[in-house]
Amino acid sequence: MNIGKASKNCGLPSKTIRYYEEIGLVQPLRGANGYRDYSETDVHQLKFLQRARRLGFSIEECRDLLSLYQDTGRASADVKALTEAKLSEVDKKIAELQALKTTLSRLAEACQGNERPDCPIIDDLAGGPR
Amino acid sequence: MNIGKASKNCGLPSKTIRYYEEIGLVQPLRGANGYRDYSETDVHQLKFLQRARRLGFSIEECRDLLSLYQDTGRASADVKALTEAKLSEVDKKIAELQALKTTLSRLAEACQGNERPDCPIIDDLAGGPR
DNA sequence: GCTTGACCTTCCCGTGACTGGAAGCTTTAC
DNA sequence: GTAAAGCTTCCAGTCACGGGAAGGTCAAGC
Repeated sequence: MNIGKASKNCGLPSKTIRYYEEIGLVQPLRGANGYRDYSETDVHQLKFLQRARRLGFSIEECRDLLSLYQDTGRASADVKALTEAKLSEVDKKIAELQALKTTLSRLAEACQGNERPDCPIIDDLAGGPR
Repeated sequence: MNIGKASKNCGLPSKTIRYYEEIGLVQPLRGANGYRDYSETDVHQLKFLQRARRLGFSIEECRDLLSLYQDTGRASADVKALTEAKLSEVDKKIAELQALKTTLSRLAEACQGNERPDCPIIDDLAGGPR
């Protein structure tokens, strides 16, 4: 099938699919007219990539997952390890954002938000008293 | 003072300081030898930028904050609005990451992590039964 | 005066993961 | 027959810098 149909079937924009081919993730056959010709297997792999990316795996991690996916003899431990590493990254990011949220909330609460120029947020940014 | 000293004083790498000049954030004078010459005011503004960036404000938001900082007649409400917008962005990102965490945890728990090839994580990515 | 090394300058390329757009094919629909 | 849709490649841009090359400047030591 052409790239347009493949795009509809896997949920990725054509541009992204071409990009994935360029970096060697999913390489379709070509028709006599030079058009890309995607098999069902190709589309499965594109769907796979779409889900993995949505779960926050990087392209390089996706490449690993895809080769594990294709390797029917893989150990499930390998996949689990990748997932758990990603999980701890997510935890770390959440913690950072929570800290950021605390700081911003404190600043916003301290600020009157009126027409006057006094602003604890600006003062804090300027390095004023904590 | 030269860029190296300014860098030490504000906590930003020289590369970043040059970049901020390039995009019109903080533009120092130049000495006869062509070296950048940072005033105390410049360094204050660089420090301000460093803190705001650390709090997750984008460069364009920093530009706004900086002009509010420089405008001693600003209304604190303007600053508060910017902060609260950023706060709700942070909230949204946290919620997304929490959802992601739930999915990843569920997958990791379902996976035995042994030498056998059965892997619910791969199955899920491949579009298997939910 | 000379050398050494630290510091400064500009310029260009690379990052990650695409996205937009231009110029030019092919195919499809009416 | 023609117009529109869809496909191709290629180039440039995104964001916020970082790395590194090639070359100018400055301060210290001999």
